Formats: sequence, C-alpha cells, structure tokens
Amino acid sequence: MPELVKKCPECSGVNLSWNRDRGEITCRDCGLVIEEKMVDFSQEWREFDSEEGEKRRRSGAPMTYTQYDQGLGTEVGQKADLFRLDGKDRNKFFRLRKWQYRISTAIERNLKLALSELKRVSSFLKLPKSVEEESARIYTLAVQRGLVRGRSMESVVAGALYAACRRHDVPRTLDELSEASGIEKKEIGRTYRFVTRELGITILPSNPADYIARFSSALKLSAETQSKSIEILEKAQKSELTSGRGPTGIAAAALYVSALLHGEKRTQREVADVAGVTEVTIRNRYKELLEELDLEKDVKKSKKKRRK
DNA sequence: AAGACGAAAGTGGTTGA
DNA sequence: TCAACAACTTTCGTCTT
Repeated sequence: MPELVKKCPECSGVNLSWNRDRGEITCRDCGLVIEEKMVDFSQEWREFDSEEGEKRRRSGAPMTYTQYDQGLGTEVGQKADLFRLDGKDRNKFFRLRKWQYRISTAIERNLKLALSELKRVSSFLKLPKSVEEESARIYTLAVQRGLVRGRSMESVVAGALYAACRRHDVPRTLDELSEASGIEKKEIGRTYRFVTRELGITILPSNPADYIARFSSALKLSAETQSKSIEILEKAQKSELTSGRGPTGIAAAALYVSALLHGEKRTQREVADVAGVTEVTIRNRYKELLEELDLEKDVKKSKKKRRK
C-alpha cells in the first residue's frame, strides 16, 4: 500500500485495504473509498540479489499504448533499398512509400489527438492506469481498422474507455463517462457496442456488486450496510432476479434495502441520484427483492424499531 | 411538506420473422 | 426491414409519515 494515506479521513480508522486492480483504497471500518486513483509505483517482484533483479528487470523503453506509436516507430523504405531497384519497380516503390507515409501519418495524427483526450477523460474519472492502457489499446485497434470513420474521435475514445472499465471490473456508468467526455450517453453506448462487436471483444455483463463500494461511499453508508447489501445481491443472483436488469438499478436497490435495515435510511431520491437511475427503477427492484428474499418482516421490524 | 408508491405513456435498443 | 418486446424513464396523482 502506498504511503500517502494512513488514516481514514472519515472515521480515522487505520484499517485500510488497498485494491491494486481497482486502484482504490477502502476503509474497512466505514467503507469510505478514500482514493480512487492510485498509481502503483512499487516493483512487482522482489530482488534478493542483484543478479536476480537484473534478470527480471525489463530493459529498454517501456512499450505502451498510451503513446501514439506504442513507443516504437516503423519506417518503410530506406534509401539504401533504392539502389537495388530500377525503372518500374522504382516508381512502384515511391508510390507505395508515399501511401504508407500518408496512411501512417494520418493514423498517427489521429492517435496523438485521441490519446491526449483519452488521458484527460481518464484522469477526470480517476481511472487506474491499467484501464487507461487497455482503452488506449482498444482505441488503437479501432483506428487501425478504420472504425473511427464517420464517428467523432471523442465518442470512440469514450466508448473505448467504457469498454476498458467493464473489462477490468471497474465499471463507471454511462452517465459518468458522458459527464467526463461531454459526449451524449446514447452516442457512447452506440459506439461502445459497435467497436466491441467489430473488434470481437467480449465483455461480460457487469456485476452489480462492483458498483456497491462506490455508491455506498458516495452515500456515506457504514461498512456493515455495504457488506449486507452485497449479501442481498448474492441472494438476488441466485433467485435470478438480476439477469436482464440494469446492474446499477439492482445495486441501488440492494443498497437502499440494507440502509433501511441498518437504520441508515436514505431516500430513494438520494440513492437514485448516486446510482444514476430513477426512483421508479429502485422501487421496482426493491419490490422484487422483498418478494423474493423474504425480507418483508425484516423491513417491518426495523420500521417498528425506529418508531420507538 | 416530503417521501413513498404505482399507473400510464414514452424512449431507445434488441430480436426474430 | 419492420413489428413485437423488455427494461427503463418521465410524469403525475394518491397515500403515508
């Protein structure tokens, strides 16, 4: 765990957990997500002697998709080759090189612009580096396949980011992406589907539980409430309440119920705003949860308690 | 008065002929 | 390509706290 944060600013507990994949630090006591964007500066291996370190160290410039040419360059056509050609072949050679040049510079120009936009949005959303890399990779592939034609560069960037988030189980809602990128929700969804289909990227439907930590932190709910809601989610998944439903709606409803049960009532409106769904959707999911999971008595109990 | 609830109509996307 | 369809939203009236 990086040394930046040692105490939870909310409850000043020291029981923090650091999730490297998500780049999130969470307080185990109160569930607050303290820092969502953390860069891991540590080495991923340990060195016992210099020789071993040398072996594992990877040398050379790091290859990265967040650089427009992945940090490596390709140039087709060296002058030396010309001496071996003549006449027709030479013309052909020039023609090819010209085209190669045009195509590659067009792609590179596009990538340069797009990647800076990508970095902007990604840092706005405090996404972990791994997601940024992944989305840059997706975008690069999309450009190479000519999928950006007819679409705005920004929307493809947003789509790539959305896809990368989902793949890394760090889902952000379309609303959040939309706010960060300034692209309409619909548009992002559309390009997202298009790009993933064309590139053959398979993405599992996102798990409602992945949203819980963030939502619950935004609502300042306790850790117990948070884990209770995950319990509820698991039961709901067993009763097949979750398939075909929007994961954010389910996550929101689960949080709403468990907040009720723990006497930390939040209004449907509050939960709905955080989750980016409407109250109606929460109500519907909520109703289903109560019916299927036998929670009615529990809710009534907690109501009585509060009256006293 | 605010929040919760539910009905009805509208939206955008998927599916299957 | 079109219609049926499911999920979700918007809007609004009514009931509850």
